[in-house]
Amino acid sequence: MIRLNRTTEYGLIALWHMSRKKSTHVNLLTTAREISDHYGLPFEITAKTLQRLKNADFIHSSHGAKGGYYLKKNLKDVSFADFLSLMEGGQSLVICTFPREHPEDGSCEYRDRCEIKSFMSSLNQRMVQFLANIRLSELEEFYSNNNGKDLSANIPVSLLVSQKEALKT
Amino acid sequence: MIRLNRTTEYGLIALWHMSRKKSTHVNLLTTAREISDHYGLPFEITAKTLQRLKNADFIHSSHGAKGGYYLKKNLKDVSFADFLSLMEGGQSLVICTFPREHPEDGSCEYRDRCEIKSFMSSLNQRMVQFLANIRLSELEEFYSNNNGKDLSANIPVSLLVSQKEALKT
DNA sequence: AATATATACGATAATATATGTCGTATATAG
DNA sequence: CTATATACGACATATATTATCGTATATATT
Repeated sequence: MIRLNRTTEYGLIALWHMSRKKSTHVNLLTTAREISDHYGLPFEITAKTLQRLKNADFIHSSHGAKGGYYLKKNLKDVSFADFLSLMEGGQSLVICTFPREHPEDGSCEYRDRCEIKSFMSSLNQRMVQFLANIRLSELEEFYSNNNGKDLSANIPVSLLVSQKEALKT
Repeated sequence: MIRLNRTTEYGLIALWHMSRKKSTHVNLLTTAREISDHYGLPFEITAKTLQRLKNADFIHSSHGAKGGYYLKKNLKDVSFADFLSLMEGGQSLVICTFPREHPEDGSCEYRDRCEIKSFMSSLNQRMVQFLANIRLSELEEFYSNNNGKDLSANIPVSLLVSQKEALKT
């Protein structure tokens, strides 16, 4: 079954969280602990997911006490294909449609005699296009799902620091 | 990464094989051994894949010596979504988009606090639509890939039986 | 300086899924 | 009666995902 990895879901939840927070014009920093607590996600994986998003320049990080993350990229500029490539690797329905990761021609043991390569290539191309046409900014259309919950509810007062202040360091 | 199962690939290859054979108007029966030999696929899995296609009424089977399979359904009537549902189960990017397999509301442990459910639901719906718009008859557009290879090359003469004859039983 | 908090990240363990194999039963042609 | 082929459950292996652990580094506060 075509199913996303959990880390991909965690990443989307984290982006949703930070994006919504940004939209409130209360530009607070978000910590890994805040997200894992708020949504009940495993802390370690949430932290690593955020580090991954940071390395891809989706978010900005600041170290130490009162450190944390905030959304850096405009989600309008990120396609779901981009995001998936970051979280799970590039889209490739079958081994032979991903030459970059498998430069050797013989990566698929059936390649020589396979006769559906062209079909698969065409199909894969269209799927990538489909995913590339979806912007992560679509997440913003679903802010209403929050049902009025206050995202800052379980944030300790000590963390109420603006991005401007965080940027000083 | 969004990747198809091997059994799905085997199934596509098998359908391609039988469809192309049918198109030559030499309505031969195809055995599991013929396909596994011709494409170098593992016999047992190929056989099970064909049994699965048979149970879903995609192909017809006849038992015993000179037995085998032939394509029954018109591939124009089968969407890639249908085929995937058969081979890998229905499309569901995340747990909560597949209520039929998970009727209990709490199947996803994060469901209660998750706030991207609507986004995921929308995304999943569009993906299913995308897959439903693809017909398996597209395989036929790629018959030329065969590069002139003769599909009956490695079929023993004893198997040169027409469908009509196979239907007698 | 010492402490608490937070990111960074490699290594490894636990779990789940996918893939492949084996054994046996049944059907049919010759 | 034998060879061939489908049918299918049970099991073994391999791979990938998911989670955890340990340690290092950075920074604000006291």
